[in-house]
Amino acid sequence: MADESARTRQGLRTRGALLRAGRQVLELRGYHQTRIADITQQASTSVGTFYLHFKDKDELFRQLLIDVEDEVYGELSPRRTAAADPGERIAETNRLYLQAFQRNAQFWRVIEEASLSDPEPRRVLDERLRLYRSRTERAIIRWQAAGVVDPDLDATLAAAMLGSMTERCAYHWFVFGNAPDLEDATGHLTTLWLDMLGMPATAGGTA
Amino acid sequence: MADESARTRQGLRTRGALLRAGRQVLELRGYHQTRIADITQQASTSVGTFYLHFKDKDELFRQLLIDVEDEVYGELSPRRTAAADPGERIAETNRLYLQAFQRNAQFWRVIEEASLSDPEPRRVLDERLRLYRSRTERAIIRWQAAGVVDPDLDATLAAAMLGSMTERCAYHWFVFGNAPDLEDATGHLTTLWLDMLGMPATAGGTA
Amino acid sequence: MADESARTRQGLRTRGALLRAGRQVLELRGYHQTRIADITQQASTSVGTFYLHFKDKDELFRQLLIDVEDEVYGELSPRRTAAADPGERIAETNRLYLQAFQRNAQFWRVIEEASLSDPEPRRVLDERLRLYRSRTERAIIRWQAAGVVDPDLDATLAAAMLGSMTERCAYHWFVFGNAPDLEDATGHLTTLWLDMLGMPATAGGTA
Amino acid sequence: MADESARTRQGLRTRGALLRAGRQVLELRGYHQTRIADITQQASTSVGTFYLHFKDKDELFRQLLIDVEDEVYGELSPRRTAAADPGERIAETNRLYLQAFQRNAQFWRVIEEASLSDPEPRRVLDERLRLYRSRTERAIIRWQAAGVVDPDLDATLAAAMLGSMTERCAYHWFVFGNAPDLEDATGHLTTLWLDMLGMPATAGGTA
DNA sequence: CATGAATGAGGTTTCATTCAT
DNA sequence: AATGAATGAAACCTCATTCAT
Repeated sequence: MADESARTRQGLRTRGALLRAGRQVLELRGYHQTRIADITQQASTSVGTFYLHFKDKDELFRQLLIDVEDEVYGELSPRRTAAADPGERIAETNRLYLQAFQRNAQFWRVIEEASLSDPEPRRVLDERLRLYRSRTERAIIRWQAAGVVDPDLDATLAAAMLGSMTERCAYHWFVFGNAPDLEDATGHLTTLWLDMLGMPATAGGTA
Repeated sequence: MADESARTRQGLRTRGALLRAGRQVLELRGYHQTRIADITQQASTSVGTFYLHFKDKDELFRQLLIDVEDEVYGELSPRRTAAADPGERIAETNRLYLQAFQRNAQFWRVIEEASLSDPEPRRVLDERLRLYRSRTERAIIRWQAAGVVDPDLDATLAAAMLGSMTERCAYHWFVFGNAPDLEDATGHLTTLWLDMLGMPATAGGTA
Repeated sequence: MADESARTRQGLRTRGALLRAGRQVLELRGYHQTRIADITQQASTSVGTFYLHFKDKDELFRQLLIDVEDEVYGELSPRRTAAADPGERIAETNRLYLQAFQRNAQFWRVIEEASLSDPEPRRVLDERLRLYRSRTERAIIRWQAAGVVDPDLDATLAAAMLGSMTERCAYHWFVFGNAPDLEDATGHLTTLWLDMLGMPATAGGTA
Repeated sequence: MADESARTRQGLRTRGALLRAGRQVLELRGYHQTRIADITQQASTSVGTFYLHFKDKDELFRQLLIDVEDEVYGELSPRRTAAADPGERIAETNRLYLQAFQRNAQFWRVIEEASLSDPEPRRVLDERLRLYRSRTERAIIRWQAAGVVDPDLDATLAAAMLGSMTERCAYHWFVFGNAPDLEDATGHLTTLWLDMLGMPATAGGTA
């Protein structure tokens, strides 16, 4: 079943309800602790209905994965707007990243759990990591060309390190609580970026 | 039940076999996918025997947690040997950390998984993190006093960042493969530490 | 419900499609393995439509049963045409029987299956068997009166045996494969009939 | 599971109980109508226990198949005892066959049903048929050599026909009721065999 | 202490049937 | 008439835990 079901308006609505309910319950109970019945109960449908739309829990999860992926990528991409000043650029990027992360924090947790026994979510995480790092790397190179950053710095390595740091901080802050205010968090992170890149903290760096 | 069972020689041997088997299977299949029967089969005992020694899977897991904890702390502590030169100290510390991490990498993965639904392993991870960071912090302060590191650097923040970075790199390298050679890894990390701390790379920094 | 539904042109067409699809699927998957959805999918309609025309799978099956019954009876009945020579009569009858059987072989299989849990199809099979046997019996008696067959032969018994033999051979040949050419099959069977009835094989016995 | 389970006395007893219960229930309700729970209830065990001994219904069924196979083959085989007179031999063989068939009649029914969707039981039936026929064929050839049977008779064909006939009669008599007394049945069959083989009915032919 | 058969609650999945559109 | 989404009862199967040997 579940081939490419839901051809009706009503069908799509139910499918949507299941996805939303699925995300809620998964975030609440974790991947393995979530039962199909939990999801359908949350979505106010019957168990059978679930199988009308998804082959199993995994299929629903992967759909959620795709959706979140799209959202986060979409979020980070269109940022031509930003200021010319590197410090402001960095602060802006970090703020966007932290915002997107915060919005999906509980779900990252589920992804991490699922990726321990399934290579697919792992792939999604890696993909995202790589994209983010290469973007950082290109920015560093640009700044080196512009003379704002020490040309001797290994851009690839620095990007990897900054990425790890940012990611881990976000994970600790938002997944396991103890999150500072979003602006404070952005401020901390940005300071560190600037330090590592050997840039003086400009006025715009922190909010 | 099994609180402090296994007082005979044979009893202890069986208990040990179960712990060893438990770790192997947990690393192989993950926390939730591991069945009691998997463990006893690997240990070449019967299911019933398991319950003579542990109340349930969780109790065995916590025992493993304690063992690993002890090992890692023990590993990182006795470092009176180390050289006076900060660069060498940092390189040495990173090497020890990576070694300990590498030896337990697959099990960290299990701990991460379990900590998603159980606060206990979370606590262990946090404890370890805190210890490690405070040690780093104190070292930085020492170096600032010695004039080797810029006194304006926020030692607490820097320690947190260096810790996040180190931890995340180790996680990526050793849990999900793509690990470089241990010496290379140590070299990379150390370079970054030195950069961030504003210290010139000494001869001893990289192997 | 669907007692005598489908009075419109379109309704009848759909009903026909369902019957045809039902037979195909039943022959392919067997009685118990066939789901309503299989039938409607094959008929290119929706599940709901099925219930407009039939109360359940059983009702559709019985309708098919009646149709096949009619066809087979109709086939075997109008045989006034046949030759006077008993050998030729027997060969002709066997040929017609095998033809009718072959055309419906896969469906017999379904009937056999269904009759294991439902007395109705059983009745149909028995009815048909009885008809066929009594016809054979009357023929034998006629031939005994005509002096072509040994009068000491128990006509009832012989008819039963010839019937069993013929039926079982047809079943093996056509239901489970290994079918010889229709003419060969007719030849074999006829030879045996003639042997058992103590009649010399005439020229017309086999095609 | 179910690998080669039941290593204990008790385990074997339970397994036996399940097999016996399985046969009873299968004969009563047919293959597809039988639920695992029906079997365990009849065996007075819990559902879980079933899976300790068999992977699924099919595995239990196949084991029953093997057992019945062995019994029937074993039954028909050791028949050196028999009389020299062909008529008596035939009567004796038919009696043994009918007895074995009668004892397993209800289960044949199940086999027939299962073989409609599974090639394995089909194979068993075919195997048995082939064995039985080749034995008949060899006997006919022996009798032809001894001058008791017309040498012009096609032994292979005759064996097939006699087999079909015997099998179908047994099926009708014992599976669908209407069975005559065992001795009468043997008598009928034997008469027909003797007729077909052109042998005069000896005194010992019918009881 | 060790064993492994037995248990049954708890989860998954299927599918005949209904019903609003 | 036709549609196909929704329903939930009923079957399947697993596995932590107990217990007689």
